[in-house]
Amino acid sequence: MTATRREAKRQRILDAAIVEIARRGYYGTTVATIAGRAGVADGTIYLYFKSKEAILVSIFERAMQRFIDEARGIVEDAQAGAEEKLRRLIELHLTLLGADRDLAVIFQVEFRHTLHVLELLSRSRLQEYLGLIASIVDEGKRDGVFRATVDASFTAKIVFGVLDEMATDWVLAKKNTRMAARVGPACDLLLGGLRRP
Amino acid sequence: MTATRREAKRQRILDAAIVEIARRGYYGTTVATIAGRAGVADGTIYLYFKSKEAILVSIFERAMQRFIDEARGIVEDAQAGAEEKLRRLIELHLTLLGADRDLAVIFQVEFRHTLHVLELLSRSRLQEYLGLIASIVDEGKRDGVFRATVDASFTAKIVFGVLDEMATDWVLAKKNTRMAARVGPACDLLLGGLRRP
Amino acid sequence: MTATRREAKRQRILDAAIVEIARRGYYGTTVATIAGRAGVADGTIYLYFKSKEAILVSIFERAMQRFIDEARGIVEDAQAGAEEKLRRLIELHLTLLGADRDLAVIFQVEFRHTLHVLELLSRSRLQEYLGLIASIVDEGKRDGVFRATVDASFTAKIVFGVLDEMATDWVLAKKNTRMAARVGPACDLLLGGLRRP
Amino acid sequence: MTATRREAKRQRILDAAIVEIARRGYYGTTVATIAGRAGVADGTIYLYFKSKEAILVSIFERAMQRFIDEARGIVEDAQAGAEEKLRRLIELHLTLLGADRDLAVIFQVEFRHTLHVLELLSRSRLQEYLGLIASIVDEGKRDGVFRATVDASFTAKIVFGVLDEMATDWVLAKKNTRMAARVGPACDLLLGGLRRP
DNA sequence: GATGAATGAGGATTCATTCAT
DNA sequence: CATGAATGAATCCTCATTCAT
Repeated sequence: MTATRREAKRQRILDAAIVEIARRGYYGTTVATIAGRAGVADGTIYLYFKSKEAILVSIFERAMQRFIDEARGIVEDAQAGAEEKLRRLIELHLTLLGADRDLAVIFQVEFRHTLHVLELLSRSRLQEYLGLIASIVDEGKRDGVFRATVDASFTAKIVFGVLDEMATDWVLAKKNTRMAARVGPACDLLLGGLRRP
Repeated sequence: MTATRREAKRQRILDAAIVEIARRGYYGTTVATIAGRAGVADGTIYLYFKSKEAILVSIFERAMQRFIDEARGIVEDAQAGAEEKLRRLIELHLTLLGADRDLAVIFQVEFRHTLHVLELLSRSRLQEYLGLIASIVDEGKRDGVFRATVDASFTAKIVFGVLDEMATDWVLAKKNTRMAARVGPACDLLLGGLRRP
Repeated sequence: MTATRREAKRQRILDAAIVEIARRGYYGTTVATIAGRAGVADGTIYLYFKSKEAILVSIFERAMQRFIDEARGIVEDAQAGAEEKLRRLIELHLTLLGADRDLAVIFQVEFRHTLHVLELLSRSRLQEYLGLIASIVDEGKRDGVFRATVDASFTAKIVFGVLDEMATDWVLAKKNTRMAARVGPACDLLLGGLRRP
Repeated sequence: MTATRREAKRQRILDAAIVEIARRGYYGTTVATIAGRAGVADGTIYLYFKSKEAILVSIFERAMQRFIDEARGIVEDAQAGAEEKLRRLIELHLTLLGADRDLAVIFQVEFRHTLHVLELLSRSRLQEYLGLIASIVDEGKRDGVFRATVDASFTAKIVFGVLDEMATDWVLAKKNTRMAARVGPACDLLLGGLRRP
């Protein structure tokens, strides 16, 4: 079996897992259910993942990689200023999550399951993401766009907190709103608090 | 058994559950463990709660009631202005959570477990809490303290999001920081975004 | 539940396990099968034994205790001489095993399963049993009944080996012979090799 | 593929199986592990053996053939007397087993696993081996070297039992003793019991 | 012949819940 | 009211075996 085909099947399992876990919760989802949706036998799952938990981790890793790659592109854009970058990052965050509700559910709900998961897995990659946000804030301070008194690292968490809550709110909302609609207000509030008076 | 004694035992079970669930997670905690810590027999739990899940709900209800009662006191204070009220509410939120780490863990981590719990239980009482925050924002708009363009309901979610993320961050931090120390920066940022220029 | 009733149920589970394991082998026997024969639910097994392996250990312990208690009675009999004691011990060994074919099967076949089991469990109690045999040989040497050149510990193993092989042979024989019939020949051979010329 | 090369691969699989099964037990050894050590694919195993159990049987057959061939050589030696032959057979038995600890472990421990294996497979070839021992005893009786009262078939089992127990004891001993050292004492005891007074 | 990916049946164990005492 | 022994459904994972390549 070629590496490509193998990878394709791995992705199929991950995709199936996202759907199932989003709908039934991590503990409510059985490995058999994931296998069923992926169209493979139960045992096959274990040829691609060490354990049920490893699937959850892989979902996180794969998605987080996408976030970080895109965010890095924004941060490193020499053309844009700090405010523009932050605005684009907010848009990125909400757009990526808004594009896949199942994935968003897992991010906003299932990854919060256990301190264990949050500490060991989420937070490591998360730090990287937060670091990228912080670097934008730092750039803004340097360029005199943002207030010099704000703490970059702390602010990054605030920004993330707002985005996170908005995403959670969207995920839990029954109404089928578009997450993108929240980009503008979110930017206004956050930039309002950061901008130099 | 008097209603008082009965209620006391109920509270003892809830207290035991908070400790256990905070430390081992909801799914990692067995009913037997809770019973053990509460000093009652396994079966006794079911004389006070319909199911294991009902315990989680009750923990939420009890704590939420305290939040709402206190928040209402702040909102209804005729003396204070909107900015002062918001500042005090932020302080309340972070102080109450910071006073009981186990409870904070459950709020920030365990309640996120399932969409089911979040939808059916958390959000109902949560709406009430968010409504109180929104009423402060409305008051601020009316009094010309806050920008007229902000949406009260949306802003309430933003405020909550920031507080929520700060609490989660505190819960997950290894360092034994005091949550109260975060009140000031949080107020600055949020009020900075709301205040009329 | 009284300690007596609890102990009775424990014994019932052990008895059921002996029958099942003797007939289907340790690995061929499921915990559910044992529970079924014992007339309890699957989960009940685990209120009495830590694991499936613990059942096997308990079977061994219970039986071995009986062997050792009886053997000790023989060894400590002040009336009998060494030859008489050895003869009685041989009879004891073959009679006890011959009385319960299922138990004999487990002793002769199932306990040999794994080095692990043999090393950790069997051999500790077994040493005690072998020690009792050796003490008879020692007594015989002291009294001038047995040859002074034999090594007591080594001889004990030889005696045990012969008894063990006879038991295995009986267990595996299709014909329904009586094990007791083998006592005489076994004694003749073993005592013949030990007796002072 | 020539018959020779095919046979060589078959032997390689058997050798790998002996090592693995001796170290991890029959049930603790997976077919994949055996294949890995033999340097073949999992599926290849099934081109050479019908099943996992068939491998165990083949190990037994191959080793037993060696025992029987050598034993036959001893029995048919016209030069030696019965006592000498028995002495040499004891030496053969202990030496062959002592030369390959892994094989010895399998013989003394793993073959005892199941009545099934013992009954259907072991005992058939074993009868042949026991028959050779018995023929030596018979010869001894005929020549007046051994007591006329001993039963040849029964005695063969006794002899085998002693050798078997010695081998098991050696296998389970932690100390790295040489099995050959046990030949002398074993002969003394067994011949002592057989010899005509 | 050889491969090794895929299969799927099977089983030990846990634990929320019940109910006889 | 309280107990805690008993229940039995539910699930993750293993691994002997097969078969398309």
